[in-house]
Amino acid sequence: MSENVRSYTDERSRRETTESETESDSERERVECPECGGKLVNDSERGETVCRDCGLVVEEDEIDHGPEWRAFDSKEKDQKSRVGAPTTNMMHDKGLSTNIGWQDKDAYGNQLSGRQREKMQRLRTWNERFRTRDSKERNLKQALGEIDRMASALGLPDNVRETASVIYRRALDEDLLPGRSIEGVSTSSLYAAARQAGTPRSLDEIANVSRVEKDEIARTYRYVVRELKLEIQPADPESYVPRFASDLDLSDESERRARQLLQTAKEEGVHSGKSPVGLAAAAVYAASLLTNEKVTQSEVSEVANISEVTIRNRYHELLEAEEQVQLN
DNA sequence: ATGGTTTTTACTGCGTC
DNA sequence: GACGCGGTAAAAACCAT
Repeated sequence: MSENVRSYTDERSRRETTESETESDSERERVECPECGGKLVNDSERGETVCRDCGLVVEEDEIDHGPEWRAFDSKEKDQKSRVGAPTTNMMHDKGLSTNIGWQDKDAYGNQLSGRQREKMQRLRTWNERFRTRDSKERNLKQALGEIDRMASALGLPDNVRETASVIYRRALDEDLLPGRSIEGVSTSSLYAAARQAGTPRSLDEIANVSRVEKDEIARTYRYVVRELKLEIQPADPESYVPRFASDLDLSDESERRARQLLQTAKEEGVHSGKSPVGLAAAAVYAASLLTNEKVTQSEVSEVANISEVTIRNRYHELLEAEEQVQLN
């Protein structure tokens, strides 16, 4: 097994453990700065743990500590919930709402008069109406919480969350939910929103913070896009560049070169059919060569989640395209 | 389902520090 | 000898049909 692959999987499992840790709410007990031994301060607003003395950022991109009411399964729910009657998950509203019996009998078991029967029927109808409206509200609430959680885990700005919520609402209104999970649809909404906003996240990144499998996200995403007739162009490779560049601590100059490479590639039409992420990664790598700020292929492949081979193939093409343009 | 294309995986060889 | 890089064949994933 190659070195690259091993560190790849290490990275993966590391991420998973931190996530589950946060979910089970167990706080990391790290109080001393590894650099200077100073005291660590948790800046939850920016999602960082910072050393007060030397300013070292120990941990970034923490998953935000969402509202307390979020619970993923019944076990967790029992632990977190503090109030209310015992509930059942069998009903959409956990059996907490009022139900009006169907037997047309009063509390003593006597038949109701015709007039009373009619009245009860009307009440049943209305009660049902409010109840389903209620269930949509709940549904929405949960979905929005989910969207918020994932968005902050991915460092996506507010406007993306807004868009995601709008998409989700539409999906809900058009009855796209039945047969699909709330998580799946909210994840897809977020994915779509991120792409629409020009700050795309790859399917893998999304899948990492979501509770549903990649396949399902992709499937649901396609479905939602089709049904809502969302118009989403393939992601622009350039939109990945800033993130990769900053992850690798590259200069603005390199970032500019990377952009430029991608643009000439676009003009030359080299890019069609290739994965945008791969292109972006290759451009960043090539740019780092051109500006002598060398980063290794494996470093780029790490932050971009793209294989080194792909980076190699793409960056040759990019440089070739660049040369062609130079000659003309 | 199928076939064509792209990406990944796994492995090998070469040069350099 | 480990590391970065290049290349290749075969498998896997992806996409349109």
